[in-house]
Amino acid sequence: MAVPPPSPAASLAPPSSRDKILDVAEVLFARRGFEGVGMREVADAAGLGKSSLFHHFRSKAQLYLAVLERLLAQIDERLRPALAGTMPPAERLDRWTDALIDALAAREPAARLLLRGLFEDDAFDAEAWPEGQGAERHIQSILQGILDLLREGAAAGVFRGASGPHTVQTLIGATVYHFASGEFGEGLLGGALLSADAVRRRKAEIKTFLHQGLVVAAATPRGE
Amino acid sequence: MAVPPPSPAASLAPPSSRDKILDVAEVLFARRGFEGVGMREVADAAGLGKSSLFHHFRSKAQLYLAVLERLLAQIDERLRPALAGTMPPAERLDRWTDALIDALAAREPAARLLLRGLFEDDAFDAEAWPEGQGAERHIQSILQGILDLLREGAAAGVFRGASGPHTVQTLIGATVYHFASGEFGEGLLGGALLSADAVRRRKAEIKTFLHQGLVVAAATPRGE
DNA sequence: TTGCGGCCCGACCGATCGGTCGGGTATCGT
DNA sequence: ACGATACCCGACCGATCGGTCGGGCCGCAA
Repeated sequence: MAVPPPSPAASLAPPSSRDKILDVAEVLFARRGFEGVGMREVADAAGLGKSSLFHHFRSKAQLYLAVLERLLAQIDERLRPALAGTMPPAERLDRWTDALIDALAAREPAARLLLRGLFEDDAFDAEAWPEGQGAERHIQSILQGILDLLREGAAAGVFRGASGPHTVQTLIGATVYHFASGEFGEGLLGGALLSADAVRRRKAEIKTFLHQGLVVAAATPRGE
Repeated sequence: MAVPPPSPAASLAPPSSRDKILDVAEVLFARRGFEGVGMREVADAAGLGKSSLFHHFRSKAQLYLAVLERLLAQIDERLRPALAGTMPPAERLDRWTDALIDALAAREPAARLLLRGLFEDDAFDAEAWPEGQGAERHIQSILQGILDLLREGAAAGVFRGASGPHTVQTLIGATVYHFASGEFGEGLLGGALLSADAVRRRKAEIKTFLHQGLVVAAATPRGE
C-alpha cells in the first residue's frame, strides 16, 4: 500500500525489497501456512533483517493479506478478458477454465495459497481487518463473473439447469484443489502437477467433464 | 496406541480421556491447523492439564497423526462396503459417492482436516514419522478401492475413458473441498453446508455431473 | 553543510511455544 | 498392607514468537 511511485519501470529494475518480501512470503505461506511461518524466516529468505519487514508491512497479518491480495488481483485480471466477447457461453466457459488453470499453474504457490486462505478466513475476514477487503473485493469480482456467465448460459438453454453456486464449487474443486494437492496429487497422477504436459491434460479432462456434464449437446437435446 | 482394554463397552461409558483429547484436538486442528493450535489450548478444551496430554501422546505431532488416522480409518470403513457387491459399476459408484459425502458430513471437522492434512504432508510423510504410516495405509486403501472400481467400469465400457487418477482428483475436489470450504462455501451457497438439505443437494449435483460426464448413458450411445 | 526521510539493522521485550520433571492420588492384583 | 501402574497436575526449561526501539547509512533538497 502507498507505493511512492507506481513503479514505472517495473520489469527492468531488480525487484524492490517490498516485492522481494512478497515473493518469498508467498512461497513460505503456501508451504506452511500463516501460523507455520515466522517473520524471521521470511526476512532471512528475503535477505533482510527481521525489523526491516515491519518497515514495509505493519504486521505479519498485513503481509499475509498483501500476498493474498496481489495473487487474487493477478487472477482476476487474467480471468476477466475470458468472460468478455460475443462468443457463445460454452466457448467463453472454456476460455475461462483455461485462463483459471493457466493462472494457477503460472506460479507454483498459487493454488495452495488460495486454498489455505479459504481456511484461514475465520481469523481474518472479521471487520477487524479492513486491509483484507481488497482481497475480498477480488474474490467477489471473480465469483460474480463466472456466476453471471453460468446464469446467462442457463437462460439461453445451452447449460443444464445445474445450480450456479454448486457448479462453481465443483469448478474450484476440480482446479484449485487439484493444483494445490502437492505430493498427494503427484503420487496419484504419477508425475509433476505443473509440467506443461500435466497442465494440458488437466485442462482436457475438466473440459470434457464440463461438456458432457454441463453443456447441453447440440445433437442430443435429451434432457433427463 | 496400546489401549489396555479395547474398550469393550465403547458406546456406554463416558469417553475416555484419550478419546476426549482426540475429539477436541480434531476440532481445533481442523479450525486452525497443526501449527495454529497449542497443546495448552487442547488441554484446556479437554478439561485437563497440559502435562496430561503427554501421558497419552508422546508429542504434538503424534497427537495430530492419531487424529488423522482415526478419521481416515472411519472413512475407509464406511467406503469399503459401498464398493462390494455385484451391482453394476455405475450403481456402486453412486453408493461410494453417497458414502463419502455422508462420512464427510457426519462430523464437521472431517473435510477440513483431510484437506489440511494434505498440505502438511511435506512435514510428516518422511520416514522420520513411522507413526504416520497408519494414516498412509488408510489413504492407499481408499484410493485403491475407487481406482479399481473406475478401472472395472471403464473395462466394461460403462464409464468413459477418462483417466482414473484425474477422475479421482475431480471427485475429491467436488466432495472434500466442498465440505471444507467453510464460510466461503456457505456464502456462495447461501446457507449451511452441513444441513441435511444441503448435503442432499450436493449429492444430487455431483451424481448428476457424474452420470452425464462419466457414465455412458444407455439411451444415447453417442460417443463424440 | 545541514537537515530529513527512506531503508535497514542489532538488541531487546513480554508472551507463548513444545516438552520435561517430580510428585500426588486412586485403583488395582497380591 | 504393599508395591505397581495409570492418570493427572503445577512448576519449570530453553527456544522462539510477533513486535518495538534507537540508531546508523545513504541520497536528496535547501
